[in-house]
Formats: sequence, C-alpha cells, structure tokens
Amino acid sequence: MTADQGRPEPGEVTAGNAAPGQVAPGPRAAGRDPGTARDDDTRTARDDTVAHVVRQWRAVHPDLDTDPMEIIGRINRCAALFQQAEDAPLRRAGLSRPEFDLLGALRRTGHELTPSELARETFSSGAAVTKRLKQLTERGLVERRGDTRDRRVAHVRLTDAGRDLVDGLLPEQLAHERTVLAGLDSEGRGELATLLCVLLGRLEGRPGAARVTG
Amino acid sequence: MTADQGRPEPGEVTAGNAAPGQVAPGPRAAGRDPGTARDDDTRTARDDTVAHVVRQWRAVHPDLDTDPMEIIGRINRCAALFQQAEDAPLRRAGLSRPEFDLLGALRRTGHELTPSELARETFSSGAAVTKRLKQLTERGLVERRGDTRDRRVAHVRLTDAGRDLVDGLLPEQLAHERTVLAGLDSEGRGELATLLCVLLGRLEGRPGAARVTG
DNA sequence: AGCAGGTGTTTTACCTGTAAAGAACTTTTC
DNA sequence: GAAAAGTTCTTTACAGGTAAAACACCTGCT
Repeated sequence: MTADQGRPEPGEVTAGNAAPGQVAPGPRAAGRDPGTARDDDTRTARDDTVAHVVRQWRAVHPDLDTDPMEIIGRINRCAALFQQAEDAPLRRAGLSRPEFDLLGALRRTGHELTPSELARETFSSGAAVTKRLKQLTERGLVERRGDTRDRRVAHVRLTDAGRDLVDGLLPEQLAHERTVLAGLDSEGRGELATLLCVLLGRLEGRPGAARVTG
Repeated sequence: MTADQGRPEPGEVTAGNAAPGQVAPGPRAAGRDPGTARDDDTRTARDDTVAHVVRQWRAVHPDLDTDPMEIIGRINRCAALFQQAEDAPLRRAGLSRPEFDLLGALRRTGHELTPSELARETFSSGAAVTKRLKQLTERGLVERRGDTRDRRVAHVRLTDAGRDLVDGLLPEQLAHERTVLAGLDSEGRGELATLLCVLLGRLEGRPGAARVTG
C-alpha cells in the first residue's frame, strides 16, 4: 500500500497491535478444527504474536469465542508492521506517512485538489490537511492558488519536486511490499486479495458485498 | 481484535473521518490487467475504495506493478475501519484504545506486569506506558507496587474495577468482529486466517515461515 | 569498597492530530 | 437586498506520542 489509504491510526504506528482475534471459525466448542490448521505442537504453523495472544485469552476466558481475533488481530498487526517498515524510507526522504499520502493523492488523481477533497481522499480531518499543506508548501512540494469564482476554496497541486519525490518513493514502497508478499504464491495472493475485498466491502458499508465468485 | 494489539499507527487512526464511502469512482480508463487474474467487469466484486485508488495509480503509472496495493491497501484500510468502529464503545467506557490494550494485556496474562513488559506486550514505547499508567492509576483501574528486591522496577496489576471493565468490553468487541466476519463463510475465514498468518510470519521476522500445513 | 556500565522508569521538549470555534465567503430566503 | 444559513478553510486549546536525556538502582570488575 501506499500513499493513500488509510492508516489505521494517525500517529504512527507505534507499531503495535496485537490483537486478539479469532481463530477458528468453528463453533467454539469443538476443539481442533480440521480444515484450519492449528495445532501448536505440530510445529511451525500458527505461531506468531497473535497466536500467542489468542492462547492467553482462551486460557483466561475459556468460554469466549476468540476466533475473530485470529483474523482481526493479524490484520491489525500486519498493517502496523507494514507501515513501520515503510516509514523508514519515507523518513529518509523527509516525509511522514500522512504527508506522503497527501502527495500521493495529488499524484494519482493527476489534477489539482482542494483541501477538502484531499481530506476525503486521505481519510483525515480538514484541520490536519491544513497543517500538512502549510509544511509541504514551505518545502516547495506543493503549490496553491485560490479559486477564481469562490474565494473560499483553494486548489492544490504538486510541484515538479513534489511529483519527483512521490515517483521516486513509490516504486520502493511497492518493491518492499512485493518482497513480503512473495511468501505467498500467486494463487494465495489472489485469494487473499479477494477475501480482504469482501471484508472491506462490509466495513465500508455495502451490506451484502459478498459476491465475489460470481 | 481487541485489547492488545496495536493500532497501526499511533495516533489512531484518525481515520476518522470516515470515509463515507468514497465518491464515485469513475472508472476513468479502462485498464485491464493482463497478468494478474482478476476481472472486474463480470460481476460486482472488487469495487471498494482500494480498487478505486489502484485504478488511479495504474492510469498514471501504467508501467508500475500495482498488485501489492490490492492486498496491503486493503489490510491497512480494514485495520483502520475496524479500529474506528471499535473505538466507539471504548470511548463510551472512557477509554482510548491504547489504554484498553494495556488493560487487556494485564487481563490476558493473568498476572502482574512491569512497565517494560507492558510496553513490549502492547508494542508501545516505555514513555507512553508511563503516561497511560499514570492516568489509569488515578482512575483506579490499575494499581502498582514496587519490587522488593530491585527498587527500580514496578509491578502493575488490574484492580477489580479494571478487570470488570475489560471483561465487560471484550465480548462487545468480539461480537462486532464476528458480525463483520460473517460476510465470509467458515471456510473463507479459515483461509483468511491462514494467509494472514503466513504474511505476519514474514513480517515478524521469520524468513521462511511459509509452512503452515505442517 | 569503588566505580564503570547496564537496565527500568520517568521526565522533558517537541510535534502532530483532533474537536471546536472562528473567519471569510456564497447561497437562500423572505 | 439583507439577514439567515451553509460552506470551506484556518486557528486555538489540548491530548497523547516520541526521542532523548535524566534518574535511580543493580552488577560486575578490580
């Protein structure tokens, strides 16, 4: 990911999240589930931070269905770690992620945007955008001009320097993402994208956005 | 997810603003993608905020392989939206998510923890933990006592009020997560957990953590 | 002992985000 | 054509995070 979508939280990550999520789909009671591999003894499998946390919750609340943690916890944690890793190159270029997201929004839309549009695109508040624009303008990465008919609105565009900066950083970010994703084969990646798409569909509002397989 | 993991960014997501959904994505260009299996036209699927953003990038940088965004972008966005949704009940209880994560760490481990252990468990900085503990102590949710042998260290534990608060909130969080996950069938959830586990394995350091099936 | 060096926790200075209020305009409405 | 109402953007006051330094305390070496 990269410029633009939301980060889970403002601030920075701090990295952390761990979450408890959930694990198996199964009707909590039964114990092992067949389909989903998850045994701790067999070895390697399912042994990440989240698995550990889930085990702790189960020990303390044996009655609670902790399955959701297996997914949500991992989503949160993956997001945190991805962002943490990708923040480094950004810092090197003197940008914070929110700033990069803003520049990215301008770059990908290809045209000028008003502050409110930028706020919507980057999922941040208007006040935050104002502040970021102030800094980015001072650094010569964006320029602004007032609207001719409606003097309340401003139009923001990338300078050449801003465009070059984004264009230089983007491939690097994608390359890192590709590296991590290489842990999955092509099929797995497609599957993952599809499943996340369904989830995101529900989160973004669309109720029955489940149709994926036609 | 719930207590404990981190949020992707400190700050929070700020995501706050919610994104109402995104404006209409006018699919400006047609761009089909060749290599990656995925077709957007045939059915409803693949039409979320991330899909829109990816289309924009492809239009501007046709040469760039934007595939990773389909996954990473969705992970980030899902994390942001989940947290945003789950922050509401927390606020109602007078807690921020980082605070809840801290309390959750104490609850699930079942015993006292030192500030450094709490920092590690919640993936946050020591300084941040110090500040949170100060507040939580004032509110009577945690208690601290000094170590007897090493007077530098402190031991923090939940008060009854703190324990009850977590126990009251946790089921609510899980219920919400379950609702969203209901968009996937049992098999899909298992698949998703497995794929994320592989990803997280790589992100958390383990190099060849791909073996999941034993 | 005495002290160099390491660890656990807190403090300080600063930065950035948010919510709410404010300022500057435009559009509505009577 | 004003006043009322709605927008767009900025400012203000404040909450909470971080990095780096400060503290307080242990350990090990001599």
